[in-house]
Amino acid sequence: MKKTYSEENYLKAIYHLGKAKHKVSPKAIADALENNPASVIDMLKKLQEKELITYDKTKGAFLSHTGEIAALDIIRKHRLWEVFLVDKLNYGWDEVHDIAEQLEHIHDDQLAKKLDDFLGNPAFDPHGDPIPGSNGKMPVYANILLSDIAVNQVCKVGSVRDTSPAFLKYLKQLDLGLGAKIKVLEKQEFDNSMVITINGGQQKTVSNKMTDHILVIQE
Amino acid sequence: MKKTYSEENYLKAIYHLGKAKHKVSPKAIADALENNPASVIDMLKKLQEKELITYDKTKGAFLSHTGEIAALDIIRKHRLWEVFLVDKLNYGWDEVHDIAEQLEHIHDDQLAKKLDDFLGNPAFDPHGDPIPGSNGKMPVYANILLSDIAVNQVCKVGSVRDTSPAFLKYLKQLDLGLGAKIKVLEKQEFDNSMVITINGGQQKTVSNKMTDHILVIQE
DNA sequence: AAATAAAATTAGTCATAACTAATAATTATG
DNA sequence: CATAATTATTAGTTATGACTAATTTTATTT
Repeated sequence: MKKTYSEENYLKAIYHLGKAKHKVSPKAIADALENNPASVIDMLKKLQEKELITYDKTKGAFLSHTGEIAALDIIRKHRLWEVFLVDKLNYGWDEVHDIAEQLEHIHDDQLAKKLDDFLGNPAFDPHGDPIPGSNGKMPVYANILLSDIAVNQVCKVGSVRDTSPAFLKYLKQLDLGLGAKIKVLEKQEFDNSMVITINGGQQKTVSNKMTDHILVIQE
Repeated sequence: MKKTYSEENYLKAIYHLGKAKHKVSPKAIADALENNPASVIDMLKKLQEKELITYDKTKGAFLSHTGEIAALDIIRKHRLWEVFLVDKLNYGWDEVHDIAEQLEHIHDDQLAKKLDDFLGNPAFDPHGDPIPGSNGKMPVYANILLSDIAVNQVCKVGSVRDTSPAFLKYLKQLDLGLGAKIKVLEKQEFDNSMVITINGGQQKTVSNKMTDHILVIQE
């Protein structure tokens, strides 16, 4: 059963929202896709008819088994293309999201595998997110939010939970790349902002909005 | 001015038909795109409003300057992606057309140049067709049809004028690849079929339909 | 619990790009 | 040259996937 460009984007959004443990409501999907809740309802009906999701007013949307396989396949292709763009074409990691967003929809039975092999079967994309395997399973790595790290603890950046250019640009400005070592010096109770050092550099203050979007591995 | 997937396909088809010196009629375009003449007329109106083409009932469609630049840009991307698929991902030259047909529509300002550099600035795609430059100009090479080669002349395959899987499969079967040396032994006046040898191998008889789709360089 | 706010839903519209069927214009052929 | 065949064109329809506006349902406050 072939899926349209649009259907694939919905499946991907539902997967990501579901994983973030949000209730996958029409509003949430509309926000993620930057469109209208009315449009979302229409599409949820279509996806349900195709048995790619189940949708219940109170519980929200859930991917069916077939739906999850399809979502992971798209995410796999997205992340493989990101690796290609950064490793082979020398794009910056903050530039590749929109292009991968287009490339992920290229359909061909052999493409993902051939690309995967060409890239040396990478485990992570340039943002540190794990690349689902050809078996349709997402590998799991224990990551916790930077905002949950206690004062005086040290950790390193494992991945980021946002791909907006504004966010990535800010990361670059802070020199906060993948693997950067972070020490938490202070935590403000009022707004949860943090004072940290990055790779032993100057002290920087970062907001809770920031630290909620960075996943780290504890030392 | 951004173009839709569909508009790009029409521009490409109009370019190719125009180059083949056919009258670029709605019927011809409909045949090339495997759709309906009525649909073509609708689109020709849209393209004319956007000043990408001119269309005249008796003379047919012609690309405007902007239209030709756009067409060559798509063809450039198509052919670069074909090189990528064959050289880097180890696809066969007969397998890449449909994938490149999708990849050519990826939009990004830097992509074609970065891909071009990564591939080592190739001059030809895997079918032997020249790759337009970033200046929007198509390089010209003197090629003539195999059907125009005289008896006892020798030539080599420069490129092919058909990308259908059936045609490419037949070429493979004949071991008739790019650069293959062809000697014309006989020419049948009745149906223009030819008896040839390929790379000094066995004698083969090929139809005029075949020899009209193979461009060769004379020795 | 009533009032208010937010979210979900329905109904109707629009743009894109295809289609079919009917008609007009052209080109070919007897 | 008249008729047949082929093309071009118009009109009307369909599917996809978005939209707005109005309404209903659910949540949150006071």
